[in-house]
Amino acid sequence: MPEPLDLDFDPIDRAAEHWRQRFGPSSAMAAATSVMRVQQLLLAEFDAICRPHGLTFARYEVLVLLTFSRRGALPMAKVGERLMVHPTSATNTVQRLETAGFVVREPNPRDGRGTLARITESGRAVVDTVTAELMSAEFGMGALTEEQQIEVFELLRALRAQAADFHGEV
Amino acid sequence: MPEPLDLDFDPIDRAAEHWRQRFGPSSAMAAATSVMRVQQLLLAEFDAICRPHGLTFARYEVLVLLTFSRRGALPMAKVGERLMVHPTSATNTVQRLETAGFVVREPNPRDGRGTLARITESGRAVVDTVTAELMSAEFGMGALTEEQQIEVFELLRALRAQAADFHGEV
DNA sequence: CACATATCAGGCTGACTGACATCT
DNA sequence: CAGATGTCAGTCTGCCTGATATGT
Repeated sequence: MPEPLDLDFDPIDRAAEHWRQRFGPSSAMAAATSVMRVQQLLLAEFDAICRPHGLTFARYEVLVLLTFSRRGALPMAKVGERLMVHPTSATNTVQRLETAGFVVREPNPRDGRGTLARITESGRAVVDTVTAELMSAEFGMGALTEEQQIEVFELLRALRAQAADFHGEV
Repeated sequence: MPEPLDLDFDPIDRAAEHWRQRFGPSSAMAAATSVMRVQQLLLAEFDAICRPHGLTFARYEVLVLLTFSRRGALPMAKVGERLMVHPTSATNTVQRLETAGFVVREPNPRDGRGTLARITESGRAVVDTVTAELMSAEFGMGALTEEQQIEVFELLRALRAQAADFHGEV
C-alpha cells in the first residue's frame, strides 16, 4: 500500500516547477496537465461505480445518450458523433451493451443502410441506478463548491467549442 | 468527413439540459463531463504531436519525469507512483521507450531488487523537440487567456489534493 | 456512379490481476 | 521470516486502419 502523498510533493506541482526552470513559465502546460490528471482520477472513480453493474463509464455514457433521445433509439452514426468516437468504437461499445441486454439493435426504418441502437427496459433501470450513485458521489467534484463547479464548466466550454471547429474530432 | 458540429447542438450542453429535466440541476455532472471531454480532446492533440517522433503522450510523460530527476534516472516504483499508474504499466511503458532507444534500464546500485530507468541522449533530444511543439501548440489551451488557464489550474488543484488523500491512486 | 452507413478483421495501447523471482 | 521491487503471462478495454457489404 503506497504511502499518502505529501502535497508539497504533488507530482504536478513538482513538474510545473521544474518545467519553469527549463522552459520558462507555462500556465497552459499547468492547466492542461491538471485536466489530464483530474480526468484520470474521475474516470477511475466512475468506472469503480459502474463496474458492479456490468458497465464501464464509456458504456454508461452511451446509455445516457440513448435515454436523452426522444424515442430511446439513435442511429449508430449519431452515437459515434455525439460521443466523439470512431464509428467502429461505437459499434464495439453497442455490441457489448447488447450482449449485456441493455440495448437492442434494429434496422433503421428511415434508412435501409442504417442501424438503430435502442435502450431496453433493463438499460433504463441500470442507467437510473448508476446515475443515482454517481450523483451521491457528487460526480467526484465534491471538493469544489457549486459556484466553482460552474466556473470549471464555463472555463472549459471555450476548449470544447474550439474542438468543434475541427469537426468535433481530432 | 463529418460535418462541423453546430454549437447549439454541443452534445455536452444538450446532455446537461436533458439531465436537468430528469434528475434536477447538477453542476457537478456538468463540470465532470466537461473535464472528461476536454481531456479527450487534449490527449488526441498531444498524441498527434507525439506520434511523428515515435512517442505517445504517456511515454512522453515518462521522459519528462526523467528529465526532471536530478540524475536523469528513477526507480521503476517512483515512475509508477508519480504518474499514478500501475507498476506493470510503468514496466510496459519503459520497455517500449527502451526499444526506441530513449531510455536504458540498469540495476539500482542502492537496492539490489530495483531497476533504474535512465533517459538517454536521444531521449533528451526528443523530449526537447516534442516539448517545443507542445508549447507552440499552447498545450491545446490557446482558447483561454493566461488568467483563465491559471484559474483552471487553481480550481482543479482541490480535486487533485482530494485524490492524494486516497494514496494518490483510486 | 459517387457517397453514406455499418460491420468485420486485425492491430496497438494502456491498464489491470495473479504469479513469481529476487532482494532487504 | 515478512515485506518490498520488478517482471511476466494473460486479459480486458477502447480506439484505430483498412476492407467490405449494403443501400441512397
